[in-house]
Amino acid sequence: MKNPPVTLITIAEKAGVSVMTVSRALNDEGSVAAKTRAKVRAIAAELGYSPNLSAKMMKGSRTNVIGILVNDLQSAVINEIIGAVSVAVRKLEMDLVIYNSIGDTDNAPSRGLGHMLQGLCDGLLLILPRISDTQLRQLEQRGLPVVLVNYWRPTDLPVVRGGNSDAAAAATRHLLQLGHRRIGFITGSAFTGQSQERQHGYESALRGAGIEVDPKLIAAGDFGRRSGYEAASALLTAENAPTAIFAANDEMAFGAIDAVRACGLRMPQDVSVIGFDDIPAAAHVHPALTTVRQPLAAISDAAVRELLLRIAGSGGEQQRVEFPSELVLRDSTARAPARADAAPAPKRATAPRRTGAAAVKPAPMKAATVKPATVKPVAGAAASRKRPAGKA
Amino acid sequence: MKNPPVTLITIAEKAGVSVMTVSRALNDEGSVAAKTRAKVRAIAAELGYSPNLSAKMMKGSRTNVIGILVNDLQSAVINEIIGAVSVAVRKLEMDLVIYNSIGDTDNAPSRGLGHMLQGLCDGLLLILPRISDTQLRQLEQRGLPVVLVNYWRPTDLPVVRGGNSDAAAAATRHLLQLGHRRIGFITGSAFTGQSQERQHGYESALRGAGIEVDPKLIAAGDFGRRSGYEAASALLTAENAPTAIFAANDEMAFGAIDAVRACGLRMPQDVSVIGFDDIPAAAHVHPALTTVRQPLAAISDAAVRELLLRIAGSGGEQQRVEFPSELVLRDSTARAPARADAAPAPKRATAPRRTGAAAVKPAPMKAATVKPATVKPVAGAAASRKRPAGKA
DNA sequence: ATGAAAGCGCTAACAT
DNA sequence: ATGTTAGCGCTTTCAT
Repeated sequence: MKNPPVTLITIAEKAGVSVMTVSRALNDEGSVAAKTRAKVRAIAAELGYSPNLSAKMMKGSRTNVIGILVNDLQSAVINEIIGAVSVAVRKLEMDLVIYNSIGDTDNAPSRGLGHMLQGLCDGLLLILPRISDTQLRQLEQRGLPVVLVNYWRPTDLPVVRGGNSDAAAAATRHLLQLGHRRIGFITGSAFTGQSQERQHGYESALRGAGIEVDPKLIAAGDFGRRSGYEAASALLTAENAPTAIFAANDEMAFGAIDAVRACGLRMPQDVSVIGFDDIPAAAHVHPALTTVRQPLAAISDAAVRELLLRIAGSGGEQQRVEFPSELVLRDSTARAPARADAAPAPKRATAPRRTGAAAVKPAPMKAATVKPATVKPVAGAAASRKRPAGKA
Repeated sequence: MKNPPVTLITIAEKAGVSVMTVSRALNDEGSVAAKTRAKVRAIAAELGYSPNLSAKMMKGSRTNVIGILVNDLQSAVINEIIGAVSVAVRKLEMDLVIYNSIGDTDNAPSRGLGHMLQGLCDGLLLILPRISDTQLRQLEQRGLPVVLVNYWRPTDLPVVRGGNSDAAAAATRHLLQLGHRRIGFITGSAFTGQSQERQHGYESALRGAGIEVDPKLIAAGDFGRRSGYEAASALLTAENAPTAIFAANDEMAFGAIDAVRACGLRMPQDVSVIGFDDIPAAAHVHPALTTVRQPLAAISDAAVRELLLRIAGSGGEQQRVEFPSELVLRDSTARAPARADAAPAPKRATAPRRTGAAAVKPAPMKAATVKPATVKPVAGAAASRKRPAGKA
């Protein structure tokens, strides 16, 4: 069962040449007689040889492996980015290794980050890193080429990212144009700085429209669906509830939608909801989610390109690459109800519904795997709504 | 910027001891004076030392890294499994490296699989491997410990998996009990053998009920949402269309639901849909998807445990570990319409709808990112349906 | 309790 | 075109 591993030596002996010749033959380097090369390759194939990556790396030669470091493989955006990076890396005939460091913190210096750093790959892509400043500083000191993706906090490391603030402002303006005046915002966690940027866009759009930012309309979430549900529930059941909710990401927007329904409100007639990221589910949900899309493919391509530059040693001059995001209009946003803070007249001939402020108190969302035991009926919603989807 | 990497030597010099002492101090092995150990560790921490994994591996010592090989990081089930494995691995204080080998085929012997094999990790978990028999055989010959997860085709490698056939039969019987007689099945791709197993359960349940298997009711998909849409569209627009559709996984079930709606049919009143896997989205969709759940945590724990056994050298006797899956009843299945193959009378007072066979021909599903440009209204669906969710 | 030597599989640099 | 030497960072083995 456990054959002795096939090494260059094995092949060299069998082929009657030196190890070096085998190495050259297999790597297409130096000059090797065509015949020798063929022979060596044949034997290698026959023996099922595969090079020992570790040994390669020890020699400091390139391994053609790019590492990705993530903290959360369950996150839809992160997976989208990984997918896009996959494609970009594959184009370059390189390999991709993903390193999942959920929950890693400073107290584990020899684990987590450290491992990949020196050992495994030519360079490292940090996707939405929930990384401590200490760790970030360690990275900066090390030689391993690193590029951060969608990171917004201050750092000297190279960063490639999609637009946040401007697009969030555009999303907010979209709601304003629909007549919404009380617009709630659900923040995400603070690690990457993206939530702050998005919130900044939200606030500046409001100010631009002469509307004061009401702290009561800003609820804290953590980018998870459940937190979106809870934050939205709080917003919707408070006095003077918002008629629109802007969640800092799509997953929280989904949670917010759940909350809207749990409150007995209709989406989008009573409450508009808008997300951020445009994960695939956003288009598939009913009604489809209006959200902000980042050009993930472009971001990923650029990130890989930047990383390669650094691996090649040409310390790319450009330390910040940014791609604008765009608003994607779908069906979760609609005109604000006639009077935001009173029970509005139903705009279409549908069953009468409670709406606006002081909605039905929703039950706390069930844990982890939510099986909606008793689905709150959402009858007659979205009766005949149509809108051409597309860019803003 | 590019500091010389911190090695044992660096630390040894600074501490005024030999490299070996440093190694021992850092690894808690052999005997080292408490004072020396403390000193060495302090210096290591100060310098931000992290061990060079490659060098460790070259010495054949364990690295405490477990590798995962997947072919598709976009797949929701795979991500669920990865998540569960993450947890299991973390419990053991080990690290996890994910290797994405999308599209790897036999023609790339030195790439893909080969890389991880000898170099990077102590053992390898193959999740839903879309792997060729050749590659599988290569693995068997190599020494690297390997465990397959959710693989159903013949192999001598150890396998840990969740039940398919029995649970699929249970799902089918559920539909039969609801009065469905014409039940469509959408297959997945054949790589892992799971689709075949599920289909087998479907067929045996039908036969058990004295119903002949109609090949026209079996449509080919590839586990992707889009293929589910297309397969379901074909089924629903054919003569003598099914009143229920069982998709070999949840993502195809979602596609099937899209198709049901695109046909102007109601779900579940006109057509019941049932999936397999119970990915998180299944519970969040409206109406929530009836599906089959595999005990992913148990599977992952067992897989990691088996792998560790093999890494430790004690070639676990048990080559097959299997966990039963269970039916999860939600809201996408309902009693069959009164007469399956005629236009049924609407069961509730809703807008008149075409239903049953010869439904509206749906448009082909839009590519990749589906933005439903013109959402087919699905008014009044699921008017006041309630059912306690839970296990069968 | 500590150190010195050897070597893991590979490749860059220098022979031949 | 091919071979030889040396050494990457670490640990195992055998001293001390």
